[in-house]
Amino acid sequence: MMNKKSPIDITLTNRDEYVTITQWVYSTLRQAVMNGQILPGRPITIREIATVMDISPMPVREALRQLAAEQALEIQGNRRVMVPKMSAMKFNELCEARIALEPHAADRALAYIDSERLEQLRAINARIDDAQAAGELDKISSINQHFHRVLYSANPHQVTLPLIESLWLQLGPFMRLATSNLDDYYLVDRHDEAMTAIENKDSFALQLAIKADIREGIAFASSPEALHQFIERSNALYS
Amino acid sequence: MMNKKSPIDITLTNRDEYVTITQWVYSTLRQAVMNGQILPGRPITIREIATVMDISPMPVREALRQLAAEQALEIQGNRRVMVPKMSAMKFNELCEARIALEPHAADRALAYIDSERLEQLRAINARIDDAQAAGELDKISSINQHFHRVLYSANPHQVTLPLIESLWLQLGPFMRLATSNLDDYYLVDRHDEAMTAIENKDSFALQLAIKADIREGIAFASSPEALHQFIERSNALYS
DNA sequence: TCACTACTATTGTGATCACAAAACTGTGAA
DNA sequence: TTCACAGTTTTGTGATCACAATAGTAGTGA
Repeated sequence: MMNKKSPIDITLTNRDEYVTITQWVYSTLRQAVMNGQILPGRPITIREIATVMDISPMPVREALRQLAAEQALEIQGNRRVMVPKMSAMKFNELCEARIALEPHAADRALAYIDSERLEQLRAINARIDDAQAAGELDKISSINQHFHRVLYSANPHQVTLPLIESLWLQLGPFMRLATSNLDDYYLVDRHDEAMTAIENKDSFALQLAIKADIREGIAFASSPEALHQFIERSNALYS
Repeated sequence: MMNKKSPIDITLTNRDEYVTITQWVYSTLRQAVMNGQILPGRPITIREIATVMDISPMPVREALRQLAAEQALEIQGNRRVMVPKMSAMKFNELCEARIALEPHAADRALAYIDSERLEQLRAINARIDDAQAAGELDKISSINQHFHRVLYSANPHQVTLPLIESLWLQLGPFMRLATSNLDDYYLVDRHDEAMTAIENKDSFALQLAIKADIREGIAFASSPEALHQFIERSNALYS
């Protein structure tokens, strides 16, 4: 368990040329949040990020504000920024929102899926099977997420994907922390069902598959007791 | 019709004490976007806003980035910021997303509605009737929006409201521009049905009422030809 | 008239500085 | 130990400046 003085631990990637520093900070922090590298409740200061990344505070300010607008970070009354803590009810709301939005997004994307994207989805599906065979639990969820993203983004008139990404950003850190030391956790793969539904252009079956995939992905927190235990553990990491 | 040189026309409200300038800029610009005061396609420059509001460019930068993160503004490759233009397909996607999300939000809020909030909703409902009787078309939609907001925000564990607000921000400017010179446009009031559904704690009836309210609120664009005409008119305002 | 090219002005990005508010630290008293 | 309080440090906010990239403009050629 980390205490209050442990320095921030974000993986610094090389900044691509022709990418503004603000965008670089944004993607770096976003990834750190999704991976649960920044513990919920830990204060995130502008100057600390700026020092770690060896830049001026300016781009950090803009990146933090953008992440806060996407609900990935929370600005408190103190004007302190942190990863929001999870509660049982909020977790429930987030999951139900996913179930309300994602089947709809899949439905709206279905008509736009061409053979090329179908092939892309098949490849991602294969990578999930590989990761599952190799037991790389941490990779599965990110590839799984990629599958959903590629599916929804088939629709060129995107309005739902940003909303869904916001939900992922709020669920991601908790899921990562909750399942980090969970040995027997593995994702039941509903993507084969989704693939056949896509091939048959069967909207109803696709929505069912997506819904099942979401529900089973959060099955580790199926009982209220288990959920509370995970939340306790997650929130106790930073105290 | 305004041309490219017409100055920006945003209503400046007095800044409340204990509110940061950034927040002031944010709410001012947000309101200007919702009211259609900033035409889609018109470039919004940081320095222009800063000059108009008599502040430094710094708070403007942060407010613009926040609004862009909420899809209210669009940052192009040129790094130019503008209100995004509407297309027929995008309008369709936005409406369908509303229909997917808002009944769900109403459902999740229903259990939390106490007598106090019920009274509050009744009062808002009465104001809508008043505005309709007085023929104040522009006020109706904003009060209508307030009705929905108060309803959904009964749920204390909010995750859907920010998403819905984002959809409103994208639809708002177009709706305002499209219906601005539309005499025979008036909102069919489905709020009485919603109120009785709430009183009876009838989730299904409430969701139906919300869905009907949304669909009828966009009925002015029911036919593809009418929708195209409104889009043409809206996008032609700034050329 | 039209296309291409310098030249100028404007704009976004990022760094640095100033300042007030908040958080932190250590000391002293109950 | 626990609480309160003054002094110090840290932090967010906002302004100003520097610079490269973009947009806009006038000029030159066909």
